[in-house]
Amino acid sequence: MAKLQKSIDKRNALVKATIELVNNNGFHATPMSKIAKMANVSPATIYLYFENKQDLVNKTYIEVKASYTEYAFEFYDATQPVEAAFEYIWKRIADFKLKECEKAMFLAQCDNTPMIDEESRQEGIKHLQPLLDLWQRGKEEKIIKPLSDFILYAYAINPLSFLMMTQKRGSFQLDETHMEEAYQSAWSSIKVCQ
Amino acid sequence: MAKLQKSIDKRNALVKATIELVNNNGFHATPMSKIAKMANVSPATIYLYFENKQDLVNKTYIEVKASYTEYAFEFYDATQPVEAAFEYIWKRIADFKLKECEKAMFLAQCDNTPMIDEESRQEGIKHLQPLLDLWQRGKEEKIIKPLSDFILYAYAINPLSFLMMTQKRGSFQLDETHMEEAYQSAWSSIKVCQ
DNA sequence: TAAAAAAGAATGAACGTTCATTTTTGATGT
DNA sequence: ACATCAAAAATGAACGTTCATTCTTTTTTA
Repeated sequence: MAKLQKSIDKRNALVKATIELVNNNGFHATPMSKIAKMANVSPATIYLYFENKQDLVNKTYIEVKASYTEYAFEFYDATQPVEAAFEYIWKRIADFKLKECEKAMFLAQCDNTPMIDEESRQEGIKHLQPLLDLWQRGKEEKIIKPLSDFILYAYAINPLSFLMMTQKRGSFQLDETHMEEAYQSAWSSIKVCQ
Repeated sequence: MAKLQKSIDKRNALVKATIELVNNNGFHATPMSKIAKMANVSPATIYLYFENKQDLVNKTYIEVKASYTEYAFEFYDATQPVEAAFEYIWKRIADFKLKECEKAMFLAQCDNTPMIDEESRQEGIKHLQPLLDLWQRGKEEKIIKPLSDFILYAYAINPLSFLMMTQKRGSFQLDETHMEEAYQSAWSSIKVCQ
């Protein structure tokens, strides 16, 4: 038990260090030796937990993506009316991007970079289904525009990544007011205009 | 004259090779030797045109960003009504992202990565002023929501980057119909609802 | 006490950059 | 028109470093 516990801690420390270092320096400028140092581990130890550097970053990506969608859909009630359900998910995602800024930044970098293997990328997309189901229902009820899921995602969700990035760069503060404005813009862009 | 011409050609070839290789492999996995090979040049020659690898990628970023905004505002008539003016700029940007896909992908990667020096990043933002002016006018005329420029950009422009990325990954085709739908979503998200 | 986990040092390859040399260029004099 | 030549441009090989990964030894575990 003690053994297993210790192992999980080390693994987590490695994943955490990877996120932080890749965020600050990019994949190309984070040597395994630095990841090891930040996780208080010998470089050789990394290879007890991961096959190689690519495997480490792939697995980190998948785990972070999973924690993102888990957070988004925790306590989600799919029986609510469409608008309320969308607002709930949207605000959970926004919350995640604010509170787990490191993780969100890491995902943004992975999603705009050839850093991650295509297979791991596919793996990461899987867990978004509840949102797609909601959109489907919204379209059937003529509440949401009959658009491709990609377009809906591009306008309703993805702008949050840009805003988070901008905030991280310091030129912009994503406070409560801005958050509500952003939500209204998101909803405006996908709802059927009455 | 012939000398200068030749030099510009080589420089352009280097920039082009950088864009293509960084798009496909990322900054970390594109050695100078490969850039040289693709540009039909010796590795040492790169250092006649650029200080080092970082300088090469910084300058490439600035040039590509400039060509992006030049394209966006070419033939732009700032005296048009707000909605028409916005539609013009939006469609020029969309056009650029489709026709100059390589350049647009390169920008997306740079903008979500610590690949580029902060100074060069700042340099790249400068040329967006006509769009910000238009938004200012739109707000004064109560046609555009009174939101921060960052939020307006996040909803009106940035989704195009996501859609282009998605298209590049092959899961989605950004054709004429989708383009018009995307434009309507963009405009919906920032216009004042009547 | 034997097996698993971890460590630090070693290895070999790859890379950014520089160096010494060659090639090209274009102005000059004939 | 052409030959000359110094400066500029370009090159391939070499250098020194860094890095991912492995090897051997030590420590921990149960």
